[in-house]
Amino acid sequence: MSIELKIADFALKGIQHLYGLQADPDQISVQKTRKDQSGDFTLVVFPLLRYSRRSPEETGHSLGEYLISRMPEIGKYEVVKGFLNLVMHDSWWTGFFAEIQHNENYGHVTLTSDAPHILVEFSSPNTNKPLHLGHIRNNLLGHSVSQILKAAGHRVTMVNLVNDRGIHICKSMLSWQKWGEGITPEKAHVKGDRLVGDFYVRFDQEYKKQVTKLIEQGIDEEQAAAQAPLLLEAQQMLRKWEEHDPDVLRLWEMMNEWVCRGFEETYRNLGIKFDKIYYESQTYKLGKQLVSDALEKGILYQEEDGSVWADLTDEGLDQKLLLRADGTSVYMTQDLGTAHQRYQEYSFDRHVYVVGNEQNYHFKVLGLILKKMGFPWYNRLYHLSYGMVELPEGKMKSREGKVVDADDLIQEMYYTAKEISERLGKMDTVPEEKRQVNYPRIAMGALKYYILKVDPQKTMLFNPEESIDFNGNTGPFIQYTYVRIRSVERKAKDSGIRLDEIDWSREIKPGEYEKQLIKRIHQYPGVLKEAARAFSPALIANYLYELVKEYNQFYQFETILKEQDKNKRNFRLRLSSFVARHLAEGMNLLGIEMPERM
RNA sequence: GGUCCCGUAGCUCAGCUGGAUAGAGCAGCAGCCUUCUAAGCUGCGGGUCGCAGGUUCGAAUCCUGCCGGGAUCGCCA
Repeated sequence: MSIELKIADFALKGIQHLYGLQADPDQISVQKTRKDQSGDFTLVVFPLLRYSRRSPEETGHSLGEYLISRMPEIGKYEVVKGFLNLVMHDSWWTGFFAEIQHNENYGHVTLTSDAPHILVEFSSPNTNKPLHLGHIRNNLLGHSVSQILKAAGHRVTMVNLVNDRGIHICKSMLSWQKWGEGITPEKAHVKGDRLVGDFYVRFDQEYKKQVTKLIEQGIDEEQAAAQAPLLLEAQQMLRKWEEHDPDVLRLWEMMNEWVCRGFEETYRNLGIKFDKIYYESQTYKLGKQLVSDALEKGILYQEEDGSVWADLTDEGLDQKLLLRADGTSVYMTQDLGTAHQRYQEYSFDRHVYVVGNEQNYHFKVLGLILKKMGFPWYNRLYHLSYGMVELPEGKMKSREGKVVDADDLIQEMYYTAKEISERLGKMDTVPEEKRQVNYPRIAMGALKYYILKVDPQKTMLFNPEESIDFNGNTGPFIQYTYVRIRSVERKAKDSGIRLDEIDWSREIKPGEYEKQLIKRIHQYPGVLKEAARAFSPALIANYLYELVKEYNQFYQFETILKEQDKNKRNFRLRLSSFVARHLAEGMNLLGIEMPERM
């Protein structure tokens, strides 16, 4: 039982004892004491006045006396207005630290055989253009949330659904056929996804020219857009693809291969892996059977033209198309199908979809239709809806080239990290190959932290003019703290200090900064739990930042290795080592690796 | 127009299921390296928490209505 719960429990007993009343547990609020007040935990007494029928001060004192007499952990108490501040004995804090100091994965819940199984789908790119900053946010979120869920004791399967078919890829294919002159990524020395993306852009340009021409000829805009020869050709190509035309299939396979190899490189740079990759070309027909079954049962209805619809008016929504008149499926049909398939496959307890908030409506409808179809697991689907990444001039638009390309950004971060490192010169004595390990870690640390520290739900702004910071509330700041501790550890080892020399039986009086650190660390299990519940890496990022700030103060004002009292010195060293390991584990949940020097 | 999300310092963001005098970073100014890595630390200035009501002992937080911004309501994905 956590100490907070224990205090709450005794507070309830105290009310019973003092006032003879059974208090509502919801009225008991135990929280961390504010920084500007002395104390460790605070019991808010205002809600308890209804039981005591005394003044806040009197009630606080009575409860304080009660608690201190029953809980040996508590050293003293103080009543300020309606707040009962409890101060724990120093030995309680050091005892807590002594207990956890050797935990390999402090705060992380070990996996049990009956742990809930969570499927996390993320990334899900289209194979017609390279990844951009928006995809980076998606990938980082998906990966980080998966790690957080694992740390919180869940079984996690990370899946990707690559959208490798459809009109968009046909546009790139057609464009390459017309203007590519047989170029390949190898010949062009360009990443495959970039090359295909360029042809996609080319298609759009040529298509727009045709549309403009048609409009000039007096055709109205809508018709022109629908009748431009290029579009008709692309549609023709899609039909051929669906009819398994060998030439089209060959071209399709080749270009998809280019793109996927390009993606793999980007994923590698981002440190992202999947347990399973699905391809839409293999899943796009799923769901039709579900729809026809539901139609037979009268859950869905059919229009005269043969199209099939779900009526969601009883849920306050509209009608939703599930099968076109020609019997082909739409996105929703596929998603119904894949959800069903995955449930058959995994019997997941939860299925998280990391998808932008522009698809809120889609996922709402997806759940409702599954509910309508009678699948009891419909409420196990969860749409982790994240906000868009915007540029100063607004939303990114890939067709207009107003995007921040993922590979470019990664490159740029690398050069910045390298440049700063070289300027500071602290790695001058480090061999080249080790530096080449550290630069990307710092670069990616900056980028990943920058994105993950903001609440997923919120739209975030990225200004390419102001490059991502390496100072302040940043990834490198946290890495730097880690690196400093590692350096102290090396020095300790060099001077023969052994870490097992702490005598815990002797009273260790933690200083202000040490105690603050232990208090912060004590909060971690709760932070992790909340991060897993809310699917929010930002909570982990903020926690780590607070911890690091406090560690740096400690580092600044206290000396570790030069401390004369050996017990104290070793305690500080142990605390530092623990913080370093804890930081590395915490950053790992954000997908960030630690450099050993920087 | 309907539905959903957002609005906190010049800028970028924290602020958990309501709790004490709303916090960081960046930018600006002023200090700190003969001492464990200065990518650090300390201090200063900067706020009608979009506006107005309501609930409450107590509201940035919950409710309602406005204002501003975004998303969505396609036989696109």
